[in-house]
Amino acid sequence: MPPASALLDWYDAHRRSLPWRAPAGAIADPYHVWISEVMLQQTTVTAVIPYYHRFLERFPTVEALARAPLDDVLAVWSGLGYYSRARNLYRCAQELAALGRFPRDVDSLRALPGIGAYTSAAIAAIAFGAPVVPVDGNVERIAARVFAVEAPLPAARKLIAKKAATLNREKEARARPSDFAQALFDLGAGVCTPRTPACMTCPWNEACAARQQGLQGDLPRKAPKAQRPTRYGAHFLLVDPSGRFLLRRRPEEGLLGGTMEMPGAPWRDVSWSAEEASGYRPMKDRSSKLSWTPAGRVKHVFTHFTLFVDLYAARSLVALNPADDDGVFLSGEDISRMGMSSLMIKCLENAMYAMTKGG
DNA sequence: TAATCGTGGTA
DNA sequence: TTACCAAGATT
Repeated sequence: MPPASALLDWYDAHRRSLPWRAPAGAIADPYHVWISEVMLQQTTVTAVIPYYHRFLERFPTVEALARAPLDDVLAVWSGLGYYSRARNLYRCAQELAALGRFPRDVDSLRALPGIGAYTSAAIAAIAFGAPVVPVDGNVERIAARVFAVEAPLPAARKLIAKKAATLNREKEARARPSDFAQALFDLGAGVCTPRTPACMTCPWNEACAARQQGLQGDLPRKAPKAQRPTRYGAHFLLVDPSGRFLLRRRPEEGLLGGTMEMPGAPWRDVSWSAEEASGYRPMKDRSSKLSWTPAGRVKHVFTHFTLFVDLYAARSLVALNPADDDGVFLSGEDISRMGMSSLMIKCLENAMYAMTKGG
């Protein structure tokens, strides 16, 4: 078993200073821990930091978050991805506000929206000093190496988690649950890295079974991933005389849920011809005089598929009244107050550029 | 159990 | 350029 004291000594000397972390020896604010942990799900520290600052400035407390409109939350979240996190964060804020305080134990936290096995343990350990080991990707990797688990992920996940839970058996670890958890994060982020781990500077190198067997760079093993399919869409940028854009809201559930998009054709596995796509032009029976022109193609990579979007643009010389299913005309200022995905921002920018250049 | 769900950085 | 990766949750 690797010595907890060695890890904690290393942490005391090398801990990262991060916006959501309390100073050494202080207790972190559970609200700050919660927001940061949700933002950090499948997201790098570098990407999160500016979002975290803006979020805390706009929503300083649970109460402020709970009484804000959901659109405000999605607006601040725009570009961070996995938008169900923002919706669950909002739902969770309502429940917390009703409760009047933060639950302090893992099981109560685990029952809240958007808080799963990892996040409940992380909040309990970091904000409330519960003697638990939150198992994220870092801890999973560290445990797989320290105990030389050669079975591949994701099948070995439960086994690795079980072994990771034994890392804090010593009293030194259980005396400092918050520091112990964050020490594991920092070790995984800076020393026990996925590729070419820096074993020479690792406080656990002598106890590491993978290193003893020369396997440290090969663990954790991972099952091969299926290749990413390609899908195709077509979207339409319509600009009115005052420079506003026609946008509609995507369904609350599913991909990019609740964010705004340009109207268009559904995404499918074969490309849309211009003729086919024209059937999905907005304002079809409300304005026959619109002149649609091709406005480029955008490539966007999601986790589970690659998307190519054909763009078309038109500028109306007269004010238009869109039908409900066409969407609404919004100014840039309006858009900044609502959620918009990186994909749609990219599409909007490209179509605008193509239209400006073309006419 | 296996899919679904974003994005930007890096080797 | 492709492939992989990041403090996972939900269904």
